[in-house]
Amino acid sequence: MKMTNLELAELLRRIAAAYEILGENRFRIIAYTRAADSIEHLTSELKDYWDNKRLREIPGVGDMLAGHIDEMFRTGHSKHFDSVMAKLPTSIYPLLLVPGIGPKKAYKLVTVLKLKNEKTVISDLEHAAKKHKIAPIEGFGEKSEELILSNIAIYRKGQIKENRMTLPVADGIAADIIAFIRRVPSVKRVDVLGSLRRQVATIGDIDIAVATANPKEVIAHFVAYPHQEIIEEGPTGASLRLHNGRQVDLRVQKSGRYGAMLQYFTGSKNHNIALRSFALSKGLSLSEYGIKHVRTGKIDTYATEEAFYNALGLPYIPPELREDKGEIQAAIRGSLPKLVDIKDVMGDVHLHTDYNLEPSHDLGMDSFTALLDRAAELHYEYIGLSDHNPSITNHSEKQIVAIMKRRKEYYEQQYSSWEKKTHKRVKYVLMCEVDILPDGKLALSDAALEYVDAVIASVHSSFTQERRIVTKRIVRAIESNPKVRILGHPTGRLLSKREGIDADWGEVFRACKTHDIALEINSYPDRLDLPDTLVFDAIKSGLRFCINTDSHAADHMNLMQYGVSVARRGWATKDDIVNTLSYNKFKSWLLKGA
DNA sequence: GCCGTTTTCGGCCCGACTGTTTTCAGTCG
Repeated sequence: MKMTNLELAELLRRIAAAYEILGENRFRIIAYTRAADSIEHLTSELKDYWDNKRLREIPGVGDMLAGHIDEMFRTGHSKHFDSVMAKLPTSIYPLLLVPGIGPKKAYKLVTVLKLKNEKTVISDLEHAAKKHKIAPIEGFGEKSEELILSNIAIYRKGQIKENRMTLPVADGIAADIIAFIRRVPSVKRVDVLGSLRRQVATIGDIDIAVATANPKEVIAHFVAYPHQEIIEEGPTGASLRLHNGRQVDLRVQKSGRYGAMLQYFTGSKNHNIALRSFALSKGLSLSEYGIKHVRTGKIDTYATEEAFYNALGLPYIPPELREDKGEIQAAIRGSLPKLVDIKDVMGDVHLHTDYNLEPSHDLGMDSFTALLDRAAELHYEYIGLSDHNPSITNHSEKQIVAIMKRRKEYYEQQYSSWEKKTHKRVKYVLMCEVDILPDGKLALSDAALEYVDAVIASVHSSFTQERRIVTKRIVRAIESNPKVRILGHPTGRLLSKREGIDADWGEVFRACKTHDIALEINSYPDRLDLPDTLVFDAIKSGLRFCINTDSHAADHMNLMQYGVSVARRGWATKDDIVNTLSYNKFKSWLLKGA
């Protein structure tokens, strides 16, 4: 039976909700919810786990759930799931998507108001609220009735689009506000919190923490920042909606308690849950205020996060790792990875210049020498020229070979005059970003590839191919010429615009490992590709990465930090990244196939 | 129903907010 991860996660959430209504053991409910989260965030298809009899390896899936899921795949049903679902009307489930309505309220509303139609239940509820049929229900009242109406409106808005920001957009907004906040003399520290601090690929709201002895003054100043609406203003913080529609939350704390607050609001939620669970085993209870000794009730406070983690007997855990992917266990064992840092990066080898080789895709905007100058500013040892291949539809094979030959000569000449003129020391490698055609062939012949040192092979078309086909396609491209050294933006995703390809990543990774191919971590903020979760998986497969900016202008070269963040979120160390190598070592790795 | 610094049994995160309630239940992050 075909069943996606999302579908099964949704089913498990429904079972959890049903259990809640039925008064099941609350830990069983938590277990189902946990399993749902875990399955939703898997980077491989559940079916692959099932095929390989590895369901039990999924965190949160034990013998019991693995049995039910197995039954689903074999027969299309699970007797157990069906029997639970049969006990309750299906019209409760859509209501759970409305903010403020959980399982208990949904059940009460559905039964008392006799809302039976799953398809229309939200409109039916809205109708009932307007007719004041909700206020009289036990446990509800006037306010609940109004709240339901406004929350249905919010739900409908949310349905239209989930509008998240890329990292530089969020960084820009945060930087401006932070500069504004710093004007208050009593401000001791300012940090971003939440997903922005953890450098998640897309950001919803912006959260900011301030340490100060004078919270009142800081909050009063903050709400004077240009805004559309003050959503909330209280003694410990405030929330604004900006003119661009973005929400910004401020949290204020005294310096002595700042560490616990920073830790708490950086999250992730799952990291905090796991951390509190660990703390409890030591008789300690964690909160945003500090660490409480359960036996005595005494609360210790912490000025820094380091001190907070150390008090639990753990080393500092970098924010990028706080996703409950085993970082606490690693911290306990003392085996946290020493994450790669932007300063480790020695070169950027996916750059497009304005040299017109009549390419298949867009040219860069700046010259080779402009990129060399920028590389020198960034203290790189080397760059890689990776223009798109010449268009294959507009040229003959002979023309393409001639173009590639001319290109090589052009860059050689440009480089030598730049070097003489500036005496700067940046080296370059001559590469090419070559399309992986729908059948897995490269868009450049072996003859044309004589004129490059190495190839970044990338998918730029046919993104919706079936998994088996697209997997074979990539493997074929990797094996087609030994000059292929890097797999460019492997999934092809564009954040909030296009899903990536649906490949069997395990198989792609095996092929990359066999041929010592590096996976690109593309730093361009709309891509961030390979995604961090796949970086994490690929490292386990023993792969290495090349962090590139895919710059089409010199300014884009400054986006390297975002690719480094992806690498860090995937637990990458310096040794996992090929472009942390010195020029000589990098080049000898790159030229292995030449 | 899951899972393990030691635990294969006995635990399982914490606090805020809201609205309905006279001490709490439900929901959320």
